[in-house]
Amino acid sequence: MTVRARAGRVTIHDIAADLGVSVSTVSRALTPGGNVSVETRRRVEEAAGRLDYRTNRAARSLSTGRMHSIGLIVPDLRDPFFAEVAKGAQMRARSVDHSVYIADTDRSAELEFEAIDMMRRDVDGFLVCAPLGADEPLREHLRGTTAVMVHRELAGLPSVTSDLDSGIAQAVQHLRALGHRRIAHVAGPESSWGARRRRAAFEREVAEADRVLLGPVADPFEGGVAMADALLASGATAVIAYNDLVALGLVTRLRARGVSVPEGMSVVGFDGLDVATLATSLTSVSVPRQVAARSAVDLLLRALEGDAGPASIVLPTQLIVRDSTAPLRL
Amino acid sequence: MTVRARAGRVTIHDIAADLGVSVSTVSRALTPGGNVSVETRRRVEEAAGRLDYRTNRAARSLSTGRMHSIGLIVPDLRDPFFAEVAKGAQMRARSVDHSVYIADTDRSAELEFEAIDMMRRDVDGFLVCAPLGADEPLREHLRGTTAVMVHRELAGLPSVTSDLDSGIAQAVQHLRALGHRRIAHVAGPESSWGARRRRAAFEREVAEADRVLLGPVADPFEGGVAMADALLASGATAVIAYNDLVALGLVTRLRARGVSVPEGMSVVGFDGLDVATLATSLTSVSVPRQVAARSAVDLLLRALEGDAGPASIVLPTQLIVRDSTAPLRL
DNA sequence: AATCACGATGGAAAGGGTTGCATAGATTCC
DNA sequence: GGAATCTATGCAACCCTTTCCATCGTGATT
Repeated sequence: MTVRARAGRVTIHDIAADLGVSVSTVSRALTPGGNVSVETRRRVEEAAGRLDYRTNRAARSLSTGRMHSIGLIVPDLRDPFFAEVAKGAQMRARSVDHSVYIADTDRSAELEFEAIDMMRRDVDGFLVCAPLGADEPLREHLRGTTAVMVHRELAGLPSVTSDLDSGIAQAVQHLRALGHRRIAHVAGPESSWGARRRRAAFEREVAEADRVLLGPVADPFEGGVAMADALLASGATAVIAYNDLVALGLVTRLRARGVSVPEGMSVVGFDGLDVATLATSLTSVSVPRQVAARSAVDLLLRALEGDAGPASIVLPTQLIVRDSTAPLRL
Repeated sequence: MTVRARAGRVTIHDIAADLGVSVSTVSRALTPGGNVSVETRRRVEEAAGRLDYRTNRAARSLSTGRMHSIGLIVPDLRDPFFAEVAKGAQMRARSVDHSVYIADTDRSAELEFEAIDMMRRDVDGFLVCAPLGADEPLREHLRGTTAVMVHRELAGLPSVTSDLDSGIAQAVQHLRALGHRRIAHVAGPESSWGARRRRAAFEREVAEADRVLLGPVADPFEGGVAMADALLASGATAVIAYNDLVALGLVTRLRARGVSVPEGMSVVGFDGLDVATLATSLTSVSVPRQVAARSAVDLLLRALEGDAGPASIVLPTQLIVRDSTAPLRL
């Protein structure tokens, strides 16, 4: 190294010198499982505080092979859903002395794989938020890493998801209780795990005679706008949208067509985003995002401890009734 | 180290052994400025590719003191404005082989300082997106680090901001051109640098006799909702909101009051968020977010090269006229 | 032909922790 | 009381890369 002003950097050697003990003793005193007397530990901790010591993560990583950081793969941070995942993951990780490398893949599978290959050696494991794309290539790129899937299941890997089936069921029940019989679903992209799951749940809940299937839509808001006319023509009196943005698109176009919501059409969103409460007070199935992210961090850390094979967590979803659904008018 | 399965890890030693040269030669061949023959470099690069070598960042950091990573401080990732900053920063950083540690401070100055203290030794420098809070304590905590302020100026530090003054001026001119005379501004929090700046620009652009100052509002959307009645009572026929969310709040309440937008009131937002085009097609002053973040990364990297003292970049803002503004009706 | 300069390379130390092994001192047990 | 056990500590190797310094060969210069 040499040249650089390494000034100010307090190391365990400084602490050792200050206390007249060896560096190994200091190191042990500073690591949770270390074998040192309570008295020594106390003195070391005191000195560390006094000298404002911070462990050098590069040195520790080099020595232990553990990076103390995790990679988070998200398709698009602009999407508030993923932004919240990032927020939750990052806060939890920070609280257990890990940091989060975020890779925004701009919804490209290509960039996704690239990011994984890029980071695989610099992180201990991955949190993978990749709703789109085929299973096999993803699994292939994750081979050899420790990874937890978030909001998607991938056979063989641990995952944290939410109970989409129950969410759909709750929405259907809610609409039925309001007297609706003919119910539509605007499906999301066929390539999305969550979209497929929601559609399947919908088909299970609503008998063929009563259901209307629309979509799939690619761009959520625009797709919702585009589907509104078909929805009106279908004879359905209520609709469950793939997500909140689709719902917002539907509402916008419906109102432009002179159909009021909820009087003329009941609309249920999915995700429970804040944005869905802004212009329209949207009834929506709330999906835990920060909680899911936190759980995923915990799961990953446990997997890194060698604690587990594939384990999975399914978090509850909850229908939040607001003002975009109303009793059927005859 | 020992125990751990360091398997698979290809090091420069492996390349050296493979080629029958020394590790120093390999290292030099792999660093841009290294003094090696073209032929050697070619062979090393070939071997590196063949063996799938990736440099061990921990070891490199330990040796050079450079972390190849930067810390990004944001108040809240759920806010789409900051999410886009994060996205932009992260993508640019990745393209120049740096990674980004994001710290979401949940709008707390306390957590902000804590994050800075926490990360200061693990990153080469900071990108600080901290619109709120006093100058002095922030400057104090950033002392000894290399930092670039983003969307805020802080004397003595380089910054990347956008031309808020021009943005306000464009909005005012637009409204004047539409015939509006009495113009209101709903100000944002007094503790926000950008809010103060916008308000000052507004006061410069609109003479005291013509202007109506409302606010400040704390919570944007709710604040907008709450200010709508005062706006109506003020006699203003047009309003420039502190940001898009405030504008959305205004529009929502105005419409609930039976005042149509833009016929009964012209509303201009600020920031140009996508969300502002969803329910309402909001006229807004667009602020570059990803570009600002990218520039900030570049600026920081240059500062780390020792290239500069405080330099600052001011990016242009641009009024986007949509459907929430209309000619004054007499 | 001897000297110089220079480009390319190798050797080795350094960077800051962690940890296996050895050791010294204290404690326990028969 | 001596041997065995245990605890707390120190020593030193190791993680992987960078970089200073030394070396060696080659071509240029005088």
